Amino acid sequence: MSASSSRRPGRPIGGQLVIDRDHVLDAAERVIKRDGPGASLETVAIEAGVTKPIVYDRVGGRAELADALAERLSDRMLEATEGAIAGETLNQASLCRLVRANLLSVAEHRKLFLYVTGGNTEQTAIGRLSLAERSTTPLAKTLAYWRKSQGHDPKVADAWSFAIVGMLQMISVWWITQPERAIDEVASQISDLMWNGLQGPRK
Amino acid sequence: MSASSSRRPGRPIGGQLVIDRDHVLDAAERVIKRDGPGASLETVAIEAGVTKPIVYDRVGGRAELADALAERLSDRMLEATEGAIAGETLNQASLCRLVRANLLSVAEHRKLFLYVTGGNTEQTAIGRLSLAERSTTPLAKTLAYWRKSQGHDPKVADAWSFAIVGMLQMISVWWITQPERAIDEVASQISDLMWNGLQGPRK
DNA sequence: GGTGAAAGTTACCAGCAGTAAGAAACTTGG
DNA sequence: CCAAGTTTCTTACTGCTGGTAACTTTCACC
Repeated sequence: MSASSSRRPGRPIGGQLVIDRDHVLDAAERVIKRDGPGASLETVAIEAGVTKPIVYDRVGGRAELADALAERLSDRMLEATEGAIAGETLNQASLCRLVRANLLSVAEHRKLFLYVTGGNTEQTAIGRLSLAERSTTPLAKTLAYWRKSQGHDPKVADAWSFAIVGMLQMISVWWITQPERAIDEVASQISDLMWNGLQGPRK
Repeated sequence: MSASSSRRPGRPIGGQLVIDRDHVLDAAERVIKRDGPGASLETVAIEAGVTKPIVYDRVGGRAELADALAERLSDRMLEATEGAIAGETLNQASLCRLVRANLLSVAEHRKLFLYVTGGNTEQTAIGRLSLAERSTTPLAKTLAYWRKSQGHDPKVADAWSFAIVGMLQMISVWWITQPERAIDEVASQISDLMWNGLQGPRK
C-alpha cells in the first residue's frame, strides 16, 4: 500500500497528486490502529506514500495531528451516541444506551482513542480539553435546555458537561482494560449515577 | 543548587553521596514545576546534581518516574481532601469541601498534575489508570460501605469510583485553564451532581 | 523558450530515552 | 603493603523522533 522510495524528488509528473489532508489523516489512523499510540510522523508519512514535510504541510505537527484526529473521532462518537438515543426524549433507558454506545465506540477505536486522549508531548492539557470541548459544547447546550425545561437553573450546564465527559473518558479507558467486565452492567451502573445526578435534589 | 559538571568520574571521595530515590524525585518535581510537563530526564538529573544513569538506577525510566510521581501526588491529594472532610460524615456540604480541596490541590501542583495525568509516551493509559487507581481503591471501599449502610447494592462502587475520579480530573484540568471561573461555584455545582447521583433514585 | 511558482524529496539538526564502557575510590585477601 | 575486585559515578555513545532548510523537478504563463 505504501509507496516505497520510488518517487523522484521534484514536482510529480501529471498535475498534482491527490494526497490531501484527509488522505494523510486516513493514513495516520491506519498506522495508529496498527502500531498503537506513539506512532511516529515518519511512519504516518510512509503509510500515506509521501514524506514528512508533506505531512507538515497538510496537517501540521504532532499536536495538530492529534487535534485533527480528535475532531474526527469525536464526530464519529457523537454520531454513534446520537444514533443510540435516536431522537428519543432523555430518560434513564436512553441514557444507558448512550453510555453503552460510547463504550462500544471507544472499544472500536481503541488505540486511536488512546492516542488522542493520551500524550502528545508538552501541552497535553490543551489537546485533551480540545477533544473534550467538542463533546461538551453540544452536550452543554442540550443540558441547559433540558434543565430549563425542568424548571432548574441551567447555569450548571458548562461544568456538568465537562464532568460527564470526564466520567465517560475515565470509565472508557478503565473498561477497555477490563475485558471480563460486562458492558451492560457497567453502562447500567454509570447511567444510574448520571441520571440520578442530573435529576437534581429530591424535593 | 544543581551541581555543575565539577564532579569527576569515578566513585566520590567520601563514602557514598546521599542521592537516593527521594532526592531524585524531589529534583524531578522542582524541574517539572519550573519547566512544565515535558521536562527531560537529563534536566532532572542535572537538577539532582547527578547524571542520567543515576536517575535510571534510582527510579528507572520515564514511565517509572511518572508512576512514582503519581504515587506521591495522589498521596498528597488524598491527604488534602481527607483533611477537607475531617472525618465528618458524608453529606453534601462535606462533599463540596472535598471537591473544592481537590481543585485547590490540583491548582497547587498544576504542572505536576499535568505531567502525571498527561503524556508519557506509549502506554499513557496504564499510567493514567495507575494514578486513578490509587484514588479509586480507597474511594471504592468507602463507597461500598456507605451504599451498604444505606441499604443499596454496593456492587456499583468500582465503576462509580472510577467515574468520580474521571469527573474530578476532567473538571480540574478544565478549571485550571479557566481562571475567571469562581472555585466555589464550580465546586458547588459538581458536588450537586455527585451528591444527587450517589443518593440513588428518588423512591 | 525562459522565468517563476508549485509540489515534491533529500539531507540535515537538535533533543531525548536508554545503555555500554571506562574511571576513580573504597574494600578485602594475601 | 599491594593487587584484585567491588562500588559508584561519569563520559560517550546509539537509535529514534519532531521539525526544518535546501535542493530538484515539473507546470503555467508570457
